[in-house]
Amino acid sequence: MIPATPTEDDLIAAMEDRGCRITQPRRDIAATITRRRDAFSAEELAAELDGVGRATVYRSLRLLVDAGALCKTTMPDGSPRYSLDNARHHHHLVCVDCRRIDEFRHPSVERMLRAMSADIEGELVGHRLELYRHCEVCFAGGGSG
Amino acid sequence: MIPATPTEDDLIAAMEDRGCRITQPRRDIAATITRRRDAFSAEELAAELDGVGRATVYRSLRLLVDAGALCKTTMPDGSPRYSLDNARHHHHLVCVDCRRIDEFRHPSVERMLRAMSADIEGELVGHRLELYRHCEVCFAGGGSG
DNA sequence: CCGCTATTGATACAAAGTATTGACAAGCGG
DNA sequence: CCGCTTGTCAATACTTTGTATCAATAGCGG
Repeated sequence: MIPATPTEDDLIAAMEDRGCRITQPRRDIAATITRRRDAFSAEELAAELDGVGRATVYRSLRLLVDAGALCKTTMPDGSPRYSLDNARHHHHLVCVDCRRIDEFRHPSVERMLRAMSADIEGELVGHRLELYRHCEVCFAGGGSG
Repeated sequence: MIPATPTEDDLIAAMEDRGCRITQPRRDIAATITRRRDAFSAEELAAELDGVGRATVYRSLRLLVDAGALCKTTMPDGSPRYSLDNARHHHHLVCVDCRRIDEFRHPSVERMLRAMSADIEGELVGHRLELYRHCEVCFAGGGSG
């Protein structure tokens, strides 16, 4: 079962599964998110959704992140961006030039976490891992560096 | 050469090395940071430094982070905290209960990054890794507090 | 269709930081 | 020593990314 990029219906289903009502603003948000393929900021999304309140956009984003349908990724400067969550468990590969966000899964990451888990005191409860790169497009296109 | 916890003079030297003037506010900031042993937020520091402007605190923090004397770590909720930078290259172990921040170095992390580097397209330019845990104290104590 | 209540938009507030501005003070040239 | 230039200062306004409050509305279950 390969989890493809979520559709509008997937996002709506994710919200329904959390026991939420499916309102028009939420439909609009789901549609707008799935229509665009790249990562976006909350304010960008809010700006595209005329008639939907800022607070509603933020509330829905949190809902979708909690439901596992969206990922919230941190850029090198600390600002957040949202992107569709394709895979079960993964980390993010962020292009510092075009800001494209790709997901990746690599056994070495889980191996590393297992090794750490054995070595640290207390109990490991979570982690944050982001890799920053010049993506293949920007790198080929003359990434100055 | 084991880099011990930086002293007030180390912080001042770090700023001097960046070609900055050593002013009284900067001395105060360096002294206050080194006096406390735990991680802190910018606002906490500003509150402790009566007579030093908020903007000056933020400017100095950025200066010290850029100089490599301070680390800026992200808590699970996304809020930042600053702590003294003891080691050359390391990652952070953040207690989600008491918010203590420890540094760690583990070969499995570098190994993981090398493995990733070989497998991803483009050019890896940086990363962010934070591990969240209940530290040994909070874990033993039941986590209350 | 009705009613309960989750949800909404507006707005205020909060946290973290940046940009601007007028004042001051330190270094330099004479 | 004087005055100029420039870095730095405190204060403050603004920006970004959200959260809290609240009266009004609109989904959903019966």
